[in-house]
Amino acid sequence: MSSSSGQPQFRYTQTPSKVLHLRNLPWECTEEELVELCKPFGKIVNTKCNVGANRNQAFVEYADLNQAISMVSYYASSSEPAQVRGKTVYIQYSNRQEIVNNKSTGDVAGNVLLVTIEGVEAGDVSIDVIHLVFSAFGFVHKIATFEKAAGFQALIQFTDAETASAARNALDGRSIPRYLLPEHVASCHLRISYSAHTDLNIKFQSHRSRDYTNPYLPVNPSAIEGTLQPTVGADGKKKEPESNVLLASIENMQYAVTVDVLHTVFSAFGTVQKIAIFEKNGGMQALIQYPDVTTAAVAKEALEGHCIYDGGYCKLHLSYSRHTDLNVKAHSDKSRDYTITDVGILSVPQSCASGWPSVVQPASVVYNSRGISDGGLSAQPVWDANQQGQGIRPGGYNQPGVPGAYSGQTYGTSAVPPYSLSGTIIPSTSAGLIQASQQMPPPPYAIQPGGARQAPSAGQPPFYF
DNA sequence: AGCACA
Repeated sequence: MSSSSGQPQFRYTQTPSKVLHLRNLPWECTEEELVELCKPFGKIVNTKCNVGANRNQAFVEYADLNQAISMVSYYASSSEPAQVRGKTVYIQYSNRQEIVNNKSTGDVAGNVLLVTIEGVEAGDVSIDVIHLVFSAFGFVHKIATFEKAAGFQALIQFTDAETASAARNALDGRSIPRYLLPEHVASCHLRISYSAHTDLNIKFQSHRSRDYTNPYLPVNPSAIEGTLQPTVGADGKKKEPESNVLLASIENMQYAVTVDVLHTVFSAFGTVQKIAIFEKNGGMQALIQYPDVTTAAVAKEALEGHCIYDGGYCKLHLSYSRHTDLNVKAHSDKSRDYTITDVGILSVPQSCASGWPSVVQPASVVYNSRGISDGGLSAQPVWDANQQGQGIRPGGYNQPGVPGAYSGQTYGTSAVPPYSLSGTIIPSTSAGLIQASQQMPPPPYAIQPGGARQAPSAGQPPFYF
């Protein structure tokens, strides 16, 4: 096989290329020096330096062919040769049209991970779920998601390479827990490599990208809606934007629906953080807050139209609230804040309780101890708090972590397995969610008509109880 | 001083 596949290289007949080949460089030449030399002629999109046995060659790729031509032309007629550290550098077009560097992506540990989520479409995995999963290893600064030929991908920026590699080592090849995903997703493996990026440039908070370090970053108004649901339903009716907080209206309320009852019902799908009950238009409504949109979406889907009690009593109608963080009394007959009564729930969402590889168990979990609202596992976007003028409540479940407070903690001791009640959720409006065997017999209706308390309407923050 | 190697 000695057929000459490569054309002979004639000095003056090389075809131009965006890629330039530089030789006679000092062996210790850095990429910075290379860029310094070449950037006056155009935008450099890639480099490869210290090439060859003597490490004295390099490649530079311009964004545009004309930029490469201008550099070659310039030095072809210049009286001063191109130099690096006093050495003359010889420049010519490369015989390749682009630089392919396999080393800088995937192998070199950086603080930004490139995550390919296999087997899903972009709408299947929300950015909140990604944030939740990767926050287990440290503060996630930024996330950018996009779709490429490889599939749905995300860039996830950590503080440093150590944190990033901990996440990579733990999660590469693993799957996102099923209960964090829509039902139709069969499997969802993560393929993780290092990105060459060190700092992502996030322009907007949106369903595709987040900057958790900058609560004042503008929200892209056309892109804040969740990705799990279309914004227009099958009937052409507009759907409200998704939220981690559900608004429940309770119809045919023959029996009292207490905070405890709601907690029992809604905990089947994930950690319930807060509940508030109020009257509206003579009926009863409740707000149920989950840590993330996905959990709320799952609960909404599963519970909509079902009855808490057999016989068609206390039928639930669910929609998304515009609230993202309820401001409720920790313990009253109309509200409950479960995040401050149980530190375990506060720091470790139940959504990590099962179905998750043991490598993500708390021994490897390092929470940052900074007082930033989303330093923990909160899927609460900071920008929501900002937008609603609610400020970040230091006493809430976003309470800054006490160093070491989480170590040795075990996941899920109080966790209800996801979908554990699903057996009782039968697609029939007469099937009650709470069975007699659960020792919660229907108590008599006990809500005083025309509630004494004036409750703000569900869409209007702030919301105090 | 003359083209990268998975």
